[in-house]
Amino acid sequence: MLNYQVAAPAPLDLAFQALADPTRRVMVERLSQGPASVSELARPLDMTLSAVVQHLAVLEASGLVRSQKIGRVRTCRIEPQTFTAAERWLSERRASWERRFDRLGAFLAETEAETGADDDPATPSAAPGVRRRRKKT
Amino acid sequence: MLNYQVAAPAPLDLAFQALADPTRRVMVERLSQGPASVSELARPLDMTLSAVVQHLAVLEASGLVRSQKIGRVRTCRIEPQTFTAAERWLSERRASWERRFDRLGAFLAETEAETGADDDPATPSAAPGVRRRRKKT
DNA sequence: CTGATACTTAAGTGAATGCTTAACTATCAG
DNA sequence: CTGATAGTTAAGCATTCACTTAAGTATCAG
Repeated sequence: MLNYQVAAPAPLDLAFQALADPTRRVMVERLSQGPASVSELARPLDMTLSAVVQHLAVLEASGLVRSQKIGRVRTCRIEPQTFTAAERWLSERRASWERRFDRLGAFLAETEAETGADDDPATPSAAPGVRRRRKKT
Repeated sequence: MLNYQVAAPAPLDLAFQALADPTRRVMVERLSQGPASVSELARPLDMTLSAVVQHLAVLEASGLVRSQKIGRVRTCRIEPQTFTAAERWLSERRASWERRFDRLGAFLAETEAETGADDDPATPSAAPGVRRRRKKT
């Protein structure tokens, strides 16, 4: 069970990072309505073509967008898979706390009927503090 | 219909930016299982408490996490709303291209029956190139 | 009061970002 | 061939980021 975390950029890092920029989200919004060329993506944006190309590079590196060049025109389109990965991460977290709320709800409903308190399922375990230092000796 | 885009950081910028960091995602994963103190969040992380507090500040600024201090312990918990906003943005984009695929599917099914070709609904409109320069004269 | 615990805050640093300008390389139209 | 179009690539630069160390400030236990 190796995780990235050290030195290698996890796919989700790149995806969320790419989506964090408003310019790039505008580009993704445009592409979600259908493929577009680079200059088409650039049209509504208040910056040089060069900057747009750099944003595109970020989107491609993240896997959210794919492109191919035909003649002198590069056509870009959305790559659904990476997109879905980001969506899934979010919904999994939500599932996690919603499960917890359900349990809490059940607990409250139970103690409402017969007042015999147990252990609060939403309370953190509160452990002693041990500090770490980074690898650097 | 004013949008952020200029000078002010849109809520989604902050949310996606916050989620782009693996350390912060670990923190969010922990919190999605229930509230936790700062040192509890720091325990599995290979960095100083100080750094964790700074990550927490980013998460709070993004609205993904909320915290309150009782005595000397700060308890952190997930704030579902902002989370949902990010999820919604993603699913709306997906809805957009899925609608397009449906139309394409319908179009193909139609031309399969009676071969009378029209205009490809997935093809970009290809307009002339006009370059902008940033505000700076 | 005294010492640990649980953060807080400030300053500094190297690397990553989001641009710009400038100079270039392929198409494609005539 | 010639000029416009579409994109590419390389510097350079101001900011922001993700840390670190260092020096606090409130609790709380004894």
